[in-house]
Amino acid sequence: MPTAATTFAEQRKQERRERRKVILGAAERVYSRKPFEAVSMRDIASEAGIVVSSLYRYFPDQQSLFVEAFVEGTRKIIARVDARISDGKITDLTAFGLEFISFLTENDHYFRMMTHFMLDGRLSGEPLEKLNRAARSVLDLFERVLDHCGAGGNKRTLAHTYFAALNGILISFRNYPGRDSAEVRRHMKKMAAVMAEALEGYGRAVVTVNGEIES
Amino acid sequence: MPTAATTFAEQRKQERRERRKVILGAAERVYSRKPFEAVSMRDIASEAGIVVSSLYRYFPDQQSLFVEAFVEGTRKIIARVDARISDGKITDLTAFGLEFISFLTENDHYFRMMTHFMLDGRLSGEPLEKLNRAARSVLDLFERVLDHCGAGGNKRTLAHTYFAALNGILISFRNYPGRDSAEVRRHMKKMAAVMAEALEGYGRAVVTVNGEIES
DNA sequence: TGTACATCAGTGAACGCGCGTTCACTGATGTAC
DNA sequence: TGTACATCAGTGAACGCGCGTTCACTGATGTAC
Repeated sequence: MPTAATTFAEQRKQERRERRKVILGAAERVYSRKPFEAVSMRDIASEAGIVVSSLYRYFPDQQSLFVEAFVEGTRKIIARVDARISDGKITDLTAFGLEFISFLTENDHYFRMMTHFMLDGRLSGEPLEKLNRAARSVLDLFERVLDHCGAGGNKRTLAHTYFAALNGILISFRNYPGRDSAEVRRHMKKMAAVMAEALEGYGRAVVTVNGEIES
Repeated sequence: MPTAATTFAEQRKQERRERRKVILGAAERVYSRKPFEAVSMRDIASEAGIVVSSLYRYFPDQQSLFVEAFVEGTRKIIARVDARISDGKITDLTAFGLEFISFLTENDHYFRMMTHFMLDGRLSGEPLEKLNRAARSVLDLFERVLDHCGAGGNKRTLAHTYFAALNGILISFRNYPGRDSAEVRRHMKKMAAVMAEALEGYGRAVVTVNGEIES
């Protein structure tokens, strides 16, 4: 009897988790259609096929829902890059940069959410913690990639710099006036490649100099 | 008599322009206090010491006021960098990058406005034109600096890449969790320096290679 | 097998709020004759 | 010098709107005895 009860209760919890995922999926679809600040709880509810008050059965407030939808995105990009590394398709910084740019132009809403959180600074409490953990895991990904690609120099600094540079490319040129999206992507990838080569060259130079001095 | 009339009318117009500037100054102060999306017309009016409906005597709508406040910022940074160049205080990419980072961390609201416009894409009509002109003038500044610093390679691409990289540094690390603002600035400047040296190295390498092949 | 009770997903209406913008107005200043 | 008129900065109240969130509810499902 207690076993059966546990199973039933477990199933209920499982179903609840599934429904949360349905909501997060709906949220994601809405975010990919309109600017972050323009997305309302009513939009998400109606995309999920429920009424707005029902959302509050699953998320305490808007902020928590937003953050969770975004964290989902960081999980996806990390999984995707790790898969490409396992496949042997990412062996240098350039390939990695192109993958990063591709993911975030295909999933533009994640990028918009990320920049929103980077800019805003009004988050607090547990959602903020969650967000910081996600941010750290992305930076860890960059360090892992630098290791994998055998970059030299101060890896943490290089990881941060490359991360910043790629974000900068995305934000600075995504709405480049008078160019269609294919041109924009080509331009971005060009810059990402320049960035990667410049940093690889820099890493080697630093290693050489340090090598002579230190060992 | 017509001369006198013209003078009076001129004076009126002049005074009107002054009042517009007062409003823009007030707007700027409000922007520097709270996030872009949180700034309302009522906030700006009350900072300027007038009632909200009066704003509409000077600006047709919120968007136009926002854009004009931002364009003012681009003028300032261009003037500042040009002055430093004339002073001989900017002779390499690193010095320029540090100046750029300094200006935009000291005037954080301009940076937040810029990224907002880069992300949003809901602007249209004349305000959008105005904004694009301002963006172009900033990119022109970067090209001018690259020329001045004698960078090699494809100047337009390098200018875009450095611009993107500096923006990326600002947006990625401005809210770095668990660090105070002095540490954040040091970290940003470190990355800007890495970026600048990497790109200078890259520019030289490209020039050398091209030099051997082409001339 | 039947009955009383607990849980909980989902509903629909309502809350208070702040927003951008409009409009008819007042009053001061300058113009025309 | 005096009077009628035009201009225009600034006012204050109101407009309609959409927002996040709350709350009392219905109805289905499972539990206890």
